Amino acid sequence: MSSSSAAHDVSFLRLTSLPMLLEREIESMILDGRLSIGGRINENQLAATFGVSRGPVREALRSLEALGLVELLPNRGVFIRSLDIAQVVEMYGVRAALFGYAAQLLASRSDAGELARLRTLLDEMTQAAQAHDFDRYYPLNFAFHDFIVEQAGNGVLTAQYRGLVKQLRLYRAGNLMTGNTLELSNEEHARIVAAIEQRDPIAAYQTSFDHVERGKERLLARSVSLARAEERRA
Amino acid sequence: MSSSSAAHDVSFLRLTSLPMLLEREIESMILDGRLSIGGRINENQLAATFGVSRGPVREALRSLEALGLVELLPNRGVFIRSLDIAQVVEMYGVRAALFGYAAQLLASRSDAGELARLRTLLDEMTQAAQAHDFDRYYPLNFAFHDFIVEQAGNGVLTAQYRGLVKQLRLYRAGNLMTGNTLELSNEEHARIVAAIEQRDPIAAYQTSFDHVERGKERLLARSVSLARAEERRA
DNA sequence: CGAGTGTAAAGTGTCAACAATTTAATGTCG
DNA sequence: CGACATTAAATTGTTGACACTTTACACTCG
Repeated sequence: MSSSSAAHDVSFLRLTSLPMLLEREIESMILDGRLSIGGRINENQLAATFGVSRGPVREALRSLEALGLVELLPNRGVFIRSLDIAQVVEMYGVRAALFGYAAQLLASRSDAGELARLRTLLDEMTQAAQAHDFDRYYPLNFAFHDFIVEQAGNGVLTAQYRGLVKQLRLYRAGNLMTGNTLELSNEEHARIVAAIEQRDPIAAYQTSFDHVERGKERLLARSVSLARAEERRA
Repeated sequence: MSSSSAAHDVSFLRLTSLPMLLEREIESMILDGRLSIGGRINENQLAATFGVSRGPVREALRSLEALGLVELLPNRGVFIRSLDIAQVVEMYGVRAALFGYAAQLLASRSDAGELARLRTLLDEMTQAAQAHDFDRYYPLNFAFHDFIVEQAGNGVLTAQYRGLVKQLRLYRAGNLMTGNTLELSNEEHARIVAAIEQRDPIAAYQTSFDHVERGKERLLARSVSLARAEERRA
């Protein structure tokens, strides 16, 4: 035990509760697609599934509303939030600002270990990109961004960023990268890492901000072509 | 009227609910100081005050937790969140990034009317600052920042920024500006307005980011001297 | 007198029932 | 046959009661 000063450590009091548990579970049901986007949630049914009453379920849903994952319409019910492209674009903008800030912070505080880890992630992504192995690239890409945010050392920033990324998962359609997009995207990663290694906060901000903004552009382009296809079909 | 396609407009269905109402009311009780920071909220008592049962109150409190205004400890109760200086510093950092982004956006999209409004606000602040009239300066200062964020035209950004500002009100101690701080702060405002007028997004970002960061520094300095005074007294 | 133990009160957690509203279904009339 | 009113079913909104946990208090013993 870590001794004296923490005289009455009560951290093992119950740390979770039924509504918190339900919140997590319903969240993963949404993000996994077990509850379909835009669809309605039936409180009775959901409560029955978990073998609890509606009270705790309703509390969990209130939390999820504030997190931006569901929408509550009075007397109408709870709906899994669905994002239109305009909202997604706005989110990408804010995400760009937050991610840029993270890189900026990291550029002025990263130690050798963190830099090495960044390099490793980048190298692995380069390999995956050259092999056009999207399934390998995707989790590395996620880890890369999350690592930068996490190591920036600002808990509020981390929470906001992750909340935004979580909400963005409500937009199915665009998360795919096609063909040489992998390599393009990874070149941007290289520029970010270089800026952080050189301890250049301004360059780190700029390259990181631009990286997310370009992601937004790629998404938009894809969205437009999808909409065109939609029209043609009609 | 925009006619046909909006055939069954149901927007006049009930737009609010008891929990939402309670959420707003409890929120203002917190921000007004009618519920003291760090203190505990008694569900029974609160429900009795509003003449409702505990269910809706609990739902409202769940929302407020997600908004970062209260903390829920299982089996212990709900506490008005109290921020330590470290958290406030982190929040200021994120706020700087968001505000900087807002100014950056506004610099590339503002019209003549918005620029005129900014000028007006700046002039009024300058007058108030010269007169050392803090009571007049404060709301103008708030309006200035909020105007820039609002007119940036990104709803997600606006929501995030306002949420952060709301949370920062939980930190009582530092919101005061003393003496010539008013004039210093307003010179920074002038630089922001200039950058936006010149449609220079990069300068707008930089001046705005720095402005909030300087606010953070001023707050920190004040906090340190307060802590010193505290020590001396002990 | 102080530390520790046991008990009562207060408060939170959960539930099931009831009220109010919305939605779906049915039937009626032009 | 289609639009409209009416009724029934399903679903959300709210409540009061009860179970469980924590906290406060009195008591005992060293």
